[in-house]
Amino acid sequence: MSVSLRDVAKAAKVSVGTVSNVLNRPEVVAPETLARVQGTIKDLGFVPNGFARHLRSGHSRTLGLIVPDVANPFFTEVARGVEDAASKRDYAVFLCNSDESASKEDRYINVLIQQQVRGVLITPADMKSDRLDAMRDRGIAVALVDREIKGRKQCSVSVDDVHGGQLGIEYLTGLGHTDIAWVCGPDSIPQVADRGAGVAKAAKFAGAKVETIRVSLMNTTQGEEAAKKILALKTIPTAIFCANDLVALGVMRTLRENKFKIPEQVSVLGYDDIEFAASAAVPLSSISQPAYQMGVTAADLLLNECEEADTHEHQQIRFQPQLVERASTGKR
Amino acid sequence: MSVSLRDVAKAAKVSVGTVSNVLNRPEVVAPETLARVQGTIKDLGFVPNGFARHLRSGHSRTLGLIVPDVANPFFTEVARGVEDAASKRDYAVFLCNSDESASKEDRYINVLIQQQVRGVLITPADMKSDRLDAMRDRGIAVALVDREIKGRKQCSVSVDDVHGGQLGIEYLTGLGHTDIAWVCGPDSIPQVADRGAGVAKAAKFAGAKVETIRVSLMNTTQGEEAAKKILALKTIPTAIFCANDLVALGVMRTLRENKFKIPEQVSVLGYDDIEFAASAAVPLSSISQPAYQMGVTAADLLLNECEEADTHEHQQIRFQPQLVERASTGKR
DNA sequence: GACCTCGATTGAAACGATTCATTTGATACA
DNA sequence: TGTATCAAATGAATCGTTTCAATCGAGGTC
Repeated sequence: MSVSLRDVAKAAKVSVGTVSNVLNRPEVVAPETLARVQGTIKDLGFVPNGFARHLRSGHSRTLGLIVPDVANPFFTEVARGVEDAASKRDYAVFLCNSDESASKEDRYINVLIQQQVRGVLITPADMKSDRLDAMRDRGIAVALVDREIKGRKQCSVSVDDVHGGQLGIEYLTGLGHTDIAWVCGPDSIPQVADRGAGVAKAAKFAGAKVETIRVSLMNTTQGEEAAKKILALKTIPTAIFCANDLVALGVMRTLRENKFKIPEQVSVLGYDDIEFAASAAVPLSSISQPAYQMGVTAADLLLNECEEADTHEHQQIRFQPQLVERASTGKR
Repeated sequence: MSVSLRDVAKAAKVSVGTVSNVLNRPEVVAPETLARVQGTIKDLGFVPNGFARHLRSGHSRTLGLIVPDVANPFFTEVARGVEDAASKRDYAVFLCNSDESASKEDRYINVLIQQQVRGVLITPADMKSDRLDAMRDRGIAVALVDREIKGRKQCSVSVDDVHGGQLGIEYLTGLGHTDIAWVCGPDSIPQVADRGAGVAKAAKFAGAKVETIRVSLMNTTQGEEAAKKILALKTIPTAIFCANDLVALGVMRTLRENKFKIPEQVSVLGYDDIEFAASAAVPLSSISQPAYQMGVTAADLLLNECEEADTHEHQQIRFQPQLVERASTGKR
């Protein structure tokens, strides 16, 4: 059915070894042979079978990228960075969506092992690292994105989430808010936990009261749910800090439906600074993270590990979040 | 390094054939042998090598999904649908981003062929179908998403883009607008061309004047560029119809920066009805497409073709777009 | 006791590439 | 003419599975 390397060899009247060389080490084959074989390859529409190819050599030119939510623009931005960096080195990227579920993550890790990807970039759903060890044991390079795990067993690119949480609260208390809602997902998500820790720390320092509202998933729909919970509170806080922008957009939508004025009555602060934050009904103030840059950096670290394994040293790169002030926040 | 099936066979004191049967046809092996082998598999942490596995059998349990822009929420929504449907049947999905470039698309098609995916879902960057034929020739099932190509050589799930374009113009002319800008990407993108055809048709019928503003990419940044071009026009149209929501959001942003009142001075209509359209500064009226449903349907069609190839018949499923009226459009 | 049957197991061939030790053939040099 | 050198090409072995024809052995039947 499919054209094989043997067919090409026969058609071009050379050996299989030569065809293989044309593909992988063109410099060792004579110019005219090279041209002739390349010609037949094109004529026959031959595409090497990746399975067979990497069965022998042991690894492919593909990377896996496992993110918790492809629908979140923050992660698609990271993905673009990863892809651009990988493309440059002629690697292809397998994008997988774990939906923040450890079991889906497991499934994808298994698929990626089976597909013999060269390396995996992952934003792990939890702090358990045995799954990562399993991959490393099989010679698959692993690097963490938007996450850091103690122990320096791998490269990682992260943002100081504790600091981001602090930054948000310091900004809000600086505006005079002392009654603040912190809307976040489950603490099993490390980013959430860290940002929460920063929030708690800064709030304690500033003497502000923080009410934690927890939602199951960090998307706009759940943001709307969170807003309803807030509206049911005895005293409605004067500022709402959301663990990501999607949640914040949902919160704002419900607030506006209930005729709340933003920021006059309630300030809303997001996290991630996704592109849509700027064009929201009330342009959303947010804590910005260099998503694209993180993707590029992570891919570069990973590929360095893949291709120069002997000289490679693991690095933990940590970016600092930044406050972006827009219209959704104001003085108390 | 990695545990192989042979190692398992040795450890469990059975033949490689038996271990393979344990994995693939457990019903033919005796219960106690089964248990013993499964035990050693677990003990040794054996994960079958997908390359070798599918080298013989000829196909894997993976699908490819090639979209023109992962950063566009419309496509991530489609992707979610595809993934959910695929997961249910225990397939994994390789998401690839062609960036609307035919050459990047080519590269990914090649990678997917190499990885021997079972099937590919694609929103092709242009109308050339030879690349698709190349995949089919290799026994890879192909289905089209958000696109239909005459000839019924494959399944497709699409939306009636011509009708969508008409719908938009009919709505705007119905509101009294006779001077309209149509902001779109290059006509090489089939969706754009079709929507444009619908626009032209309906405009002719209604006797409205349509000015076409073309941008290179359909994202928010290019939307801002488009708005600048519109502002430079001798007479500024009273309504702007954008070929997708990202562009529309960009247009609105620039318009608002220039103190234009939407919809009082200019009506803006988008296309896709992405989630963020509803929470925009001025909630965006748009032409809605059932993105998630399209993803699910496309994946189901493709998997049906993969698994019941003999009884499979190609289907062209076409959804109808719907107008969603929000605040960004109003009477002339 | 010879002959069948049938479920369980075996082991070698096949899949399609890469790798590498070996062979070929042309050129240079003494 | 004989030999050393070297680039180019060869083809068998190999990777880790699946597949399938062949084998084994326990029961049942006559």
